[in-house]
Amino acid sequence: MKQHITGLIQAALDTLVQNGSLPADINPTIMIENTRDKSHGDLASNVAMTLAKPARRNPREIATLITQALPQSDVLTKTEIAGPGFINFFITSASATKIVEDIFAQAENFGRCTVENPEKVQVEFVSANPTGPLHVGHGRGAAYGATVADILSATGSDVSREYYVNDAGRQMDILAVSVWLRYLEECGENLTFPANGYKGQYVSDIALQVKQKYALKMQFSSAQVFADLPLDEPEGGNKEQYIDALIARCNSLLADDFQNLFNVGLEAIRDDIRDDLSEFGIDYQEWFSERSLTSTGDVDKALIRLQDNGHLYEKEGNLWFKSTDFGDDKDRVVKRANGATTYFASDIAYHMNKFDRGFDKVVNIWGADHHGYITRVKAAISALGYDSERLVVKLVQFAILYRGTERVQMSTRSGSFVTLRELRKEVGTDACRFFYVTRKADNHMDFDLELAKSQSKDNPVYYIQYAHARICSVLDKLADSEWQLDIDAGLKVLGESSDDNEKSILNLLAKYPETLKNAATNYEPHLVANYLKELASEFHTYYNSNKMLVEESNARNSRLTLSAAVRQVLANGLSLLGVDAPNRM
RNA sequence: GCGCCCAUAGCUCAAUUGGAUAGAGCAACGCCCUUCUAAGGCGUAGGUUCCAGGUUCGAGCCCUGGUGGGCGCACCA
Repeated sequence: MKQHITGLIQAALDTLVQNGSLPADINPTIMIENTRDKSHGDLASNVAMTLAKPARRNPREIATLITQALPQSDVLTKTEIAGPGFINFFITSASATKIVEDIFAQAENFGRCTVENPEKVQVEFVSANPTGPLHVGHGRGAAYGATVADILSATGSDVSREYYVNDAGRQMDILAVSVWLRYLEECGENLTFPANGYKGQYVSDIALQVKQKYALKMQFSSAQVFADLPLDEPEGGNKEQYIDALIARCNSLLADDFQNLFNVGLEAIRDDIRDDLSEFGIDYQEWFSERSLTSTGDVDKALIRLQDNGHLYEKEGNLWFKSTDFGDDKDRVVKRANGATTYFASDIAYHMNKFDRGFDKVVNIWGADHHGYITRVKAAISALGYDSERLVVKLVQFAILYRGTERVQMSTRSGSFVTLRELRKEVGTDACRFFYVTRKADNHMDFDLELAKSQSKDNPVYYIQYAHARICSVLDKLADSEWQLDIDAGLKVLGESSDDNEKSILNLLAKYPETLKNAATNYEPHLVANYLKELASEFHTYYNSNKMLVEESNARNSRLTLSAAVRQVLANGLSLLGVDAPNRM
């Protein structure tokens, strides 16, 4: 419809330029918008206003010229010039019902689109360190990332979902030591657990697995383990130095077995995260290992490439990346004097790897606390010779949990955090997925557990699902009756309808595809969530004021036709958000 | 100190990405209702869009400077 009107305006402008009413050097970008207020017609354009300056004429005057030059069209009932120079278009209701035909014809594909040369897009999200189960903070990144990926995919991108597994580094060593100490306890050793160790119950669970697999092979006496270690924090020492000493001890005592210990912990937690996300409706195409970057030589390759491009230098034995050349506020170390590469070096290699895999665009979804990292990664990408615009970083702010008005305390200390799993169990996957994406990602959000669980109109998930179930129920009843749904008759009646409620539902249905498009180009799934709320709300109003299964066939057919279309769009939208569309509730 | 993000009704949030009279839901108030699915429906009230400038036909949205809040400023991951 918009395209059609754009065409009409373009034709009008061409004639005006030809007959000299408008100068030829104007280059109009014709924008057609949905009107907010129906007294302004169905669609509106602001071309006249944007042309006012280049054409040096009053916008209302230009608007008049355009409407006069507009070719005939059978979808328009009339045009109007309003306000400062808007051209308002009134569409015949008969053409408005065409959208309903499209919905039935395309069914679950309605709103989706395919493009000829789909852009290859990678969406990397969650990527939490595998040192413990996901907590509620990760949940938002998970829901947001998955939905963005699905929406991109629905609008024609070739999407790959990826989880970057930080399976290297000190935090993982600390996990391994933590598991080992719990294992030693399990073997009967008496010991004091380090202040900086991982204290969650899951660590003990993994320790049991280690014991099952390796029996007493990794056992050493407390005396051996703790001999000549510095003091831990509670005794007046430094907990960082203490844990590092413990890691070194663990390494030297276990020798080759250290890697086995490490792997049991890593795999247990990674599998747990994978299951957790899968139960949350999120499955990845790729679990990318950080360690693999070293073993495949990608880290070295990346550094050589930076070196060749002249972006590395040595200072005090360290190898530095000159990121200040690309707007960073300080240069960054990529290789320490002891020869060990930094985490950032891995990340440079990782991004090089992403682009080398042929992705046209890479979307990283990060927690808001990582925002300081964006500049340096983009710097690295430019330095490697790629266009850093191809990397899109979306930050997700934290969600604060409430139980009614009371704030739920979240603490990662002493292992007493609220896990994503617990949250899902309490409020259900559907409510979680939906609530997490109803807000813009870069806004802080309040997540009310009570609301998410409630079965009332106040709860948007419930309200939308309820609308879907209601329609299913009515259509089931219809199937049991002597009546048949006559869609053609229904469309005809709808086309002649002057009911405001019906018109605004038709209007909303027509807006679904562009809502998706909009959500995709801006990475804003909340637009879809809000859209569904609006559609459900408009439908409930309709349902409450019109009985569906009535004797009078015109009313019956038109109402059921419209309802069936609403059901399809609700189902399509919910499925994109990873939320179930139940037939009954 | 520097950088990033945020600020809209009493509360939680929208606003078609610069469009016309800034909208929903809670809460408040006033009516109605007991149903094809019931956990409700209709309506009223509520605003200097944090402040001060600027850009233009037009600003909640863009620019500059403030105020307040969150986060970040490692050779850690």
